[in-house]
Amino acid sequence: MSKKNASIYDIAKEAGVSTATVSRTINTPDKVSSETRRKIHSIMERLNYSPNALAQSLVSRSTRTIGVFIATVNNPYYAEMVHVIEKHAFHNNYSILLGNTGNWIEKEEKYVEIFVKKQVDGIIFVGGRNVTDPHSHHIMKTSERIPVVLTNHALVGKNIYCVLSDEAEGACMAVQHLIDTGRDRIAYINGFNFSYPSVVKKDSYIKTLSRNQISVNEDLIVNAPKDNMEGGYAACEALLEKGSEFNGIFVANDMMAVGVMKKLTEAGYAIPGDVSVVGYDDIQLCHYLTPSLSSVTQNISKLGSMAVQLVNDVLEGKEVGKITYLHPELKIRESSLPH
Amino acid sequence: MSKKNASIYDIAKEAGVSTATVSRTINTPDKVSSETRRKIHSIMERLNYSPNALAQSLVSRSTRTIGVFIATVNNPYYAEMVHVIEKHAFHNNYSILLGNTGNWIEKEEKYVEIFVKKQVDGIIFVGGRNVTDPHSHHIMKTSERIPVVLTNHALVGKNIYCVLSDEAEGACMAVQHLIDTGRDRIAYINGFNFSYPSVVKKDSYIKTLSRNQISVNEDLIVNAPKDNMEGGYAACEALLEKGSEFNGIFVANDMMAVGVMKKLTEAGYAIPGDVSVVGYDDIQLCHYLTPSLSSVTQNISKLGSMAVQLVNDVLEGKEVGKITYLHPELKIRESSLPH
DNA sequence: ATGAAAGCGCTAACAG
DNA sequence: CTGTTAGCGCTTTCAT
Repeated sequence: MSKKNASIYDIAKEAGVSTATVSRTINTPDKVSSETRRKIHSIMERLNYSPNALAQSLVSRSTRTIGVFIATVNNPYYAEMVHVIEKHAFHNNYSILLGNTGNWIEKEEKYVEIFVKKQVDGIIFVGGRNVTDPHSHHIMKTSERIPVVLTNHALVGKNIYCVLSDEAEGACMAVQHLIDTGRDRIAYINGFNFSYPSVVKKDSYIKTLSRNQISVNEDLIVNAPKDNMEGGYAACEALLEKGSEFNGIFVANDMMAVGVMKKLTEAGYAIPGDVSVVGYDDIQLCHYLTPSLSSVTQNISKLGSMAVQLVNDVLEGKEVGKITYLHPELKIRESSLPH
Repeated sequence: MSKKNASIYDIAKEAGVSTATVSRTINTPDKVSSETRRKIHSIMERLNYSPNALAQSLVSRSTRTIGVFIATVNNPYYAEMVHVIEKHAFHNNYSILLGNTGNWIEKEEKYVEIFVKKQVDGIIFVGGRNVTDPHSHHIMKTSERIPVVLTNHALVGKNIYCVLSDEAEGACMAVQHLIDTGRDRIAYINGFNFSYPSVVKKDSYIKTLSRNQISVNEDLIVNAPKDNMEGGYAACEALLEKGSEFNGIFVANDMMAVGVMKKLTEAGYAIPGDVSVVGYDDIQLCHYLTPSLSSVTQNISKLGSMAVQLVNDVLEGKEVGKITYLHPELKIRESSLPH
């Protein structure tokens, strides 16, 4: 469009030195006499010089950028993850290429290919994945080239690292809490039926009921059509239609829980008077809802920082654990107060 | 770490052709005999070849990546913008480098520099900016090299393009609606005092009151300390402490409105019985709150797609308008029903 | 249809 | 401290 940007060559010519010297004043300033250094700097300034990272990366074999994939930024939980990851990435001098997959595997595959072509130094997949696609071929293939980190999903592979919140433990805490506060007919509203965290939570929900000698009623388990407020609303509607009595609900994530509470309120149920509700993720909103929503928190901050740290450490050749579990915590609020 | 990735040179050697031919089968397949093409393809497959986009970009002078800056992904409004932008970018074969600035100008400046070094094809700044920094030196400087698009902020410059929702109109609609439904003491909870959208809304709020012969009470205008739920809560608290009576509140964004409603509820006010509330942005959550929150919607989808379209069009040399205004719309829900 | 060679912007031996 | 040179992986004339 306009005139070409100044290159290292232009600077060199203008300064009457070689390109090597210019390169040195950028990368190893002390190997250049302060005089020429000053001169070169002033010329750079004047020519509005900016090093071309493409060329640098081409030789250094490192782009200092990490590819990050999430299902959808619209979910505050994911948004917070992106936020934390971005923060730590920046702090460690990485940029992030963001890919929103919408849980659409074909898009993800294409995206991974693009990011690999663009030579990202590593890739982070945020959030649980579909368990029916256990081998995730494109992930395995990618991990042959660069480190891959998964968040809240367990996958084993040569260059694959996982950091996850123990959702079995979290679900157990939630359900046990409902039981301990006098609820004996507890429904479970599941997220996407085949996602790893959903499977784990459902399993834990069932086990916890059993451990407390409460029989599992299949009518009280419903899969939400979508992983958001709308889905929670619809799921709760379905639950009500089935007609089985319940006095507690454990919801696989907070956004769905918002929909659930909306539906319950519309249907005339008092929370927690008639039914007690516990969500999952502990997004900020929980605190501001009326009634405020009890939830299980996953230490997103740690999760995100570890994810970045992992790719960084691997790139630096450090030894790191393949899989790390973090302990969740239950936050009790108004929605699950004993009646 | 592991063995070097296959390059075009390896493929060429293996196939007994020149690198030029390999390059051609990638970019202009029809200029290569179908026989060699097939052979080369199979070798690529076998060697798990992936073109190095750095090298490609170095010669093509285009990276097909756009830098996107936002204040914080945590705000659902911004998250949705990112979502839309990402979607359109992907569709147009761009990737996005995401920078979360937290309204921290020094970070933004550093980030812009990094993205420019990384040769992004264009930059999109999402959301209103600080009006006290009117010339935004780094933006002007950047726009000398690549197209810059601003969303919800007006800035004039050679290679700068803006697309914004008419927030003056939106604020006017909100306030007029409150007046029309019988509210005559209307408070305004402002966002960050110096951000462009806040200034515009406040101005419009005042004008609309005047136009309706309602005097402006400075006690009813409060600047939130933060641009989120917490800030809205605190602002509402401050408002109540001032002691001036009010029966309607216009809040500069929905997240703050959530905090406002929480505080009002805690303080024993009925919504909309005692006080009517209208927010701004129309995030999805509005519908699911109890009571549901009236809000002004900005057609985020259009805003985001236009932003991407603008950088794309400019890069392709098309003529585009420097500034485009979109009309907002008022969504009336329970929180502002007439009493 | 294919190859040779120059060049994109920068770095890194090696030599002085 | 500085210059020369080769090379990172790919594209693109210009020949053939």
